Amino acid sequence: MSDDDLVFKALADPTRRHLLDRLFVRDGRTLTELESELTMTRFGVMKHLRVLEEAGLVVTRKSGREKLHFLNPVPIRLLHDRWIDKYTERHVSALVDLKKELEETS
Amino acid sequence: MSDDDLVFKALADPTRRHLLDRLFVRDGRTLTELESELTMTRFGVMKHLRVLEEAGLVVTRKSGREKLHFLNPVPIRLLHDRWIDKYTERHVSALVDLKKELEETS
DNA sequence: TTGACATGTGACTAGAAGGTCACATATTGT
DNA sequence: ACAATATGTGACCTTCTAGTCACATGTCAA
Repeated sequence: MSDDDLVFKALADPTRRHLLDRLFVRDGRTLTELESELTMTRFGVMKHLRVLEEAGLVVTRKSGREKLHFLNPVPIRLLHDRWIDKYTERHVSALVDLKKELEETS
Repeated sequence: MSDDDLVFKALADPTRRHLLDRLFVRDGRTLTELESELTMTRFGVMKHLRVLEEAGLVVTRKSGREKLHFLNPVPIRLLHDRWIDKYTERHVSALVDLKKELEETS
């Protein structure tokens, strides 16, 4: 399986995206901590974290019996650059920012 | 199915990403034109285009008996902003650009 | 050292997704 | 009109994936 395929497949699952959301708020979390926020069993969460790690979206560091998980934004940026060039980026990001502002004030 | 789920599911398939790549180079293509570049049958391509359209990654316009397909970068940018804030974006994009430059000169 | 804690592995099952086909509708040009 | 072209629908099968469980290894603290 190719590198980018791993990334996209990893992002395809809502549970895995939720895990990235949690790590986006604060990373360095353990499996047990991440599991406690979900209804799923520990094994399910472990499988998901493994998929994220193999995709490079999450990097880990072992600390004793714990395994700490960190978010890696690089694959996300590469994904972005695949279909949004530097020129288009200005327009799109401006448009998106405007849309967000309008939604906030409403 | 939620909006972002549709987007991520749509991006999960390599054929659909290839279709986006083709539309990134030049959009306004018809189903038949896109099919001619793939080994798959027309029905497979049609299914994929439908998934992309429902996700909002592709917008269409009918012109007589033809249906023209256009790339919409907005969902990609929203995906990006979910895990890369404005501050992190500077570091990550600089890092990615540097990496690309190094790969080009090698 | 021994019990509690944190993580890891392989097998299994139910459901989702990719791809094809027979069949159908709508539009164009001669 | 009519034949060729372009797109659309529903059923079907096969393959992939999410989730669980029994079982196992490694680490900490008293």
